[in-house]
Amino acid sequence: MTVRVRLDDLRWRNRAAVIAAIRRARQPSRTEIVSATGLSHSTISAISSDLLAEGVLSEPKASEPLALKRGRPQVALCLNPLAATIVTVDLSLNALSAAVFDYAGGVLAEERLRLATQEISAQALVDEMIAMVRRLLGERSVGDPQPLRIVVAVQGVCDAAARSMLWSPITPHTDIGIADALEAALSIPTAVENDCNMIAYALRSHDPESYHDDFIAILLSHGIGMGMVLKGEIFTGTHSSGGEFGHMIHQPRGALCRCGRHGCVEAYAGNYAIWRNARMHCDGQMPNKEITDADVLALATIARMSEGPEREAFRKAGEALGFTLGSLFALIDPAPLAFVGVGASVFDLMEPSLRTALASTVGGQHANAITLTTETDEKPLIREGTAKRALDFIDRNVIATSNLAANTSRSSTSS
Amino acid sequence: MTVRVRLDDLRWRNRAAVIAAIRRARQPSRTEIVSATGLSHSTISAISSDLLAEGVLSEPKASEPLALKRGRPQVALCLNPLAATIVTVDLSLNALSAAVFDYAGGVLAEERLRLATQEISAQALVDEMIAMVRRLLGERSVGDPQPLRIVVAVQGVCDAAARSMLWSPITPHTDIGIADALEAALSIPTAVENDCNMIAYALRSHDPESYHDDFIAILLSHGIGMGMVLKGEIFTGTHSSGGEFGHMIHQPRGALCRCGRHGCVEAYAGNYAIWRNARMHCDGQMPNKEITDADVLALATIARMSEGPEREAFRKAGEALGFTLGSLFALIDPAPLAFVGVGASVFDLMEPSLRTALASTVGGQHANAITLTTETDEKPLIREGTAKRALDFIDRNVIATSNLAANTSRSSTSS
DNA sequence: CTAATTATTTCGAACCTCGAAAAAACACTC
DNA sequence: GAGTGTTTTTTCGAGGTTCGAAATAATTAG
Repeated sequence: MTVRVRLDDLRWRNRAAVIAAIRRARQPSRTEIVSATGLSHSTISAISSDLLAEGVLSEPKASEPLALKRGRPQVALCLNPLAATIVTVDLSLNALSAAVFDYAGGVLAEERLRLATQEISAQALVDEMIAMVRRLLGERSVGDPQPLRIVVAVQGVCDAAARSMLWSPITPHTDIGIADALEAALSIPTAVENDCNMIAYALRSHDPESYHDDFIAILLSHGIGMGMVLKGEIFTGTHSSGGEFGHMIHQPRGALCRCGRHGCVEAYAGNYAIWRNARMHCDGQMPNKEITDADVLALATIARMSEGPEREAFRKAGEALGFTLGSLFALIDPAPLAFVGVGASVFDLMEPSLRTALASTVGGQHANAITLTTETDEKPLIREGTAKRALDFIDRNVIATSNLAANTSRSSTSS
Repeated sequence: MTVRVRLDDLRWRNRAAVIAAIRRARQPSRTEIVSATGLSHSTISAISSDLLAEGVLSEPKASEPLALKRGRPQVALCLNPLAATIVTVDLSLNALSAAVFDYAGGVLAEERLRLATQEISAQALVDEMIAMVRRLLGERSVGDPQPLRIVVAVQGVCDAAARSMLWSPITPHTDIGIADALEAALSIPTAVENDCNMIAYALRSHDPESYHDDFIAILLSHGIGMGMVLKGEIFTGTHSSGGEFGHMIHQPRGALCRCGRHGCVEAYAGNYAIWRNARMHCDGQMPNKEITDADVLALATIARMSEGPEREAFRKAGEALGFTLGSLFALIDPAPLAFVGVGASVFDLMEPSLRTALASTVGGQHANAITLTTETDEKPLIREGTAKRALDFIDRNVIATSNLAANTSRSSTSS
């Protein structure tokens, strides 16, 4: 339904548009903002002087490699790093990390920790996060701006409201109310997001040329995750963070998956599945040891040398991915793909069978035209995407909406 | 990106909100519109008096079964049927129909025709549509309002811009520029849409209780189509009308599909696939006769009587649907389902295996909670959904935006 | 030093929505 | 039947927003 618009909404939307334009262009002049937003000079002038007065923007002093043109030089604006801070947390299998970012997106502090996520209680998991954030914030000096938001990226499924981790392979516990716990302990608004969605977020701001309105990031690791951007928006399910590509069915009643069900793609293309196909004789049970990235790389080395069960295992993984991508593309049409994680570094072994399988589906009928890139290290992407997510949120919901009443009054003495 | 808002946008958005509220509530008073839209009394008063003056709205005369309350009685507003007309066209296998609707959604004229869509040329197909619309419009008297839009619902895949039918099982020809052809011949803005998306549109306006923001309509007929509403919006692909559920892969390298590929759901659950499984011994080739709805109903009668290949064929169809829905739900989370078409009348034969298969997937883990309804006749749904689509479009893009300058000027003599 | 050029701000006009108050249209009561 | 109470709808002025045009500011070119 078309939704009504109040006069107040108008200003904050345009403030948000200005902030978004500056965040994208980094150091635009007012004139550049005019053409980026489509607003008039007068409006940009009014809004930017408001934002400067509020301390949201600042004028970078140095840097004048501007082309020496005639006329009044453009004066650049930038986000004031001191306007706010945000905190990112990344929770994955046996690893916890967190970082503090300033408003301009610079890293102020960070910490990493190994953690036996499989063994400890849900409470301990949450406590570790809280403690890490406390340590990071404690380091900072007193005058520093208060963090306006925490975003926790987790390897798992979250609810649609971004408050709980509903299910994750990294812990036996379910429905952990991470956001509530962190908010209670730290008094900072918190959201919980799926890590692959954050990867997609990062890819877009990293490389807007390749990844704009429609693309897919697939994390090939122990399990298989997906972050998808459709029509410019992160795709989420109706009740959860959604996009559980790894548990689409490749083969009905097929191989045993980590989730306890049968035939999921992950049961063919996850780390453990590749190892299982290369080393075990049946795919009806799980390997009795944890398969690491190193194990997969070792298999890949062997597979690259000669034909054998290792090469066949990667071939099967590629095939499973190809058929399942075919199903996905039947729904959403083909889109650029980025493969991220350890699977990206062994992607050469999977690509031929993936492309063959994909090309045999309706969804893959233009498979050759699909851009396909790889990115081996997911951690920095998750961190950057999470920070971008938090910053975009406060841009819209905190910064753009605050101080709306603090405008300069004009005296109109009409004759 | 946050998009800028001009002052002009504000008015037309609120006009659109008012029109949408009236279209939903049918005969609301101004006060009811106030609470439906959240706008103030003053604004509703201003907008509705504009719309009345423009002839978009009118006051229904009769009907005063209003509860006799104290106070000034509410005066109802309604859409003026004479404000505009729209045309719907429905193109499906061997059948073409069209109808003219008034602005309030009433049917003014309609026509149906049997047509050998498989045999005739693309040009002939388009010409038949144009001729039918011409006949329908010719019948109407001279003073009647000019049609503002044609929406063509086709059984096939369209491009994202809703101008061409890219591919369809009803004709061997591809990429037929239906919208361009109709616009050239009739001078009426035209859009081409997938028929299942129109079914979804109709379900929502028919039964908003069951179908609101997230639901799926699946057409079980010769082929299998899907219309999906996610977060209140019809879901479309990135380049096409998308949602080709029927060509998701159920079984890699499986049964031959009408599309020439192997293992699509449709190759297990389409009319021809059910017949093939019941009557032929291999699923690697197509039946050499056209399988009609009547054939399927006949098979169902046999299947209901005793165990045998017929019952097994329906069981297989249900299973294919169940596993594939599991994959779909892994992506988008479970949502209410409506099965439409002939398959809905034989759904009892598929439901048990469908539910079993679905329950064995991650996506179907809450399968029992899923609402599941059937609707045997798709034709009226397509027609109504198409009309609603056309009306919603002109509400927003024609009616709400026109006459924005024609406001009453107020004289302000400030002392 | 002046003119040309480009960027930014200022100012008034035109609109839009809102809240409060007024006007309108009815039912109820005496 | 007139007055009163109640609810709906319109009117009116205030406040806020964007826009275009004009004014102002800050440079380079000559």
